[in-house]
Amino acid sequence: MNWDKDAIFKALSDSNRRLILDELSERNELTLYELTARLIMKHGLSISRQAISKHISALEDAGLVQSKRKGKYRVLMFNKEPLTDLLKGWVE
Amino acid sequence: MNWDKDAIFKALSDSNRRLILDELSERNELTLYELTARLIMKHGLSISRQAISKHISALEDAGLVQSKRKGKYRVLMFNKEPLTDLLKGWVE
DNA sequence: AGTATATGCAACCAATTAGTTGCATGTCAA
DNA sequence: TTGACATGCAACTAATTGGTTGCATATACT
Repeated sequence: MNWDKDAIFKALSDSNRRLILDELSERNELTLYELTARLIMKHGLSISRQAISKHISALEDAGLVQSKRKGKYRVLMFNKEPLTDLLKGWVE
Repeated sequence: MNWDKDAIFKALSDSNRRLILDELSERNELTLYELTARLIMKHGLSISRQAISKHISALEDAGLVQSKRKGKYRVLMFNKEPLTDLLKGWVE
């Protein structure tokens, strides 16, 4: 796979998106609603579902989040692949 | 040192800043003018010295660039330290 | 069928940001 | 000390972006 470094770094540049990755990394396969609930409850974020949905789009464009449809739900999964070799050239 | 992840990721989210890191990584201790020249000549960038100066500020805030005064010059150096453990928690 | 739930999409807004231009400061060298 | 060179700083602009609100679509359940 040929990852788009720019999309990856841009996706990682927002703290809310990094928080989303933290959540998905710890507890894989969340729906948008579950994720929203966790971000608001657990992390005290005040943000709408739609805003989080846009963050997910950015993360998907970067390949950092993948999703599959499960009936009425869409479960989100963290994909660490784009992160390997991301810093190559600067650190070993 | 306690690095500011947000500053680091934000600094890395711009392709011109990443290019600056590439240049400084390959050829350490450049002045602002030398760096500007290389970015324009070697990489075909069309950007002003002042714009690059602002990028340097962002990189310095993130700890990724350090500088020391040498008379009338200010030489820039790449500092990879903030990059270690940057992706910790997501990849090993 | 009809309602509730989960998500998708688009227009809009305020704040941030990458860039510019113009001018000021500081240091070396003749 | 005067001129040339390297950098610093501030105001302004256009584009991007994180967020919102409102409405549309899709699937499940009774």
